[in-house]
Amino acid sequence: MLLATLQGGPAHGYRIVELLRERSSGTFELAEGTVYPALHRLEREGLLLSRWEVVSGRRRRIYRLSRRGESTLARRRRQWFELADAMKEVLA
Amino acid sequence: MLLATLQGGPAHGYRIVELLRERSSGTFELAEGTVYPALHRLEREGLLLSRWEVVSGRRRRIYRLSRRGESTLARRRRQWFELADAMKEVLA
DNA sequence: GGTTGATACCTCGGAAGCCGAGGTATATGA
DNA sequence: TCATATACCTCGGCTTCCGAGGTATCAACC
Repeated sequence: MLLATLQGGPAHGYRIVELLRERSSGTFELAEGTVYPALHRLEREGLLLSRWEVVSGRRRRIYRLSRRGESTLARRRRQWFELADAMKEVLA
Repeated sequence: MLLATLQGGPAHGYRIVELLRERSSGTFELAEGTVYPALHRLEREGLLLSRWEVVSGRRRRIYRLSRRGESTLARRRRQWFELADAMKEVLA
């Protein structure tokens, strides 16, 4: 979900949480204690790149997808829909 | 998924794993170390009921949905589809 | 008689993820 | 001055997954 949110363009952690809440119509309310460690993990794995920015006195870490992140997102998106289809069969 | 599998009628653990694999066309391959503790958990929570059976020398624990299990399944099924819809938006 | 494979159950412990709680700091508006 | 929003972070408890290991039965084969 974090990777997908960044496909629309770079964003910082706090903003990613907002975008995710908006785009899911309030369904996904990720806690900060979930998101920040997850972003660090994704960067360590080479799927995200980050740079620091200061906007009106406040520092932000801006994340964007790396090339590997993009292809990983594409793969995981396919995996998700496969899982969702299987789930639909199981729940039917 | 375990609750959903049992909606078609009672079954024992080993059989549940098979049914899940069949109904998901091979997508869900749950390990025994996952399933047996999960079934115990669901029974402890009052969502499943079990009885022992012996078929040609082999003992089986047959599980079935309790009334609470049925209503919980209905609720979680709705929650799942809500999540899947939100996910679709996020991935779009 | 012994071996293999399928059936059928179980527990244990490492690894990973979620998130509430707590902490730091800045800008804005009442 | 105080609250609220913005913006980052870590820590530790809790839960779940599952590989590994264990037990036991039955059928088929050599």
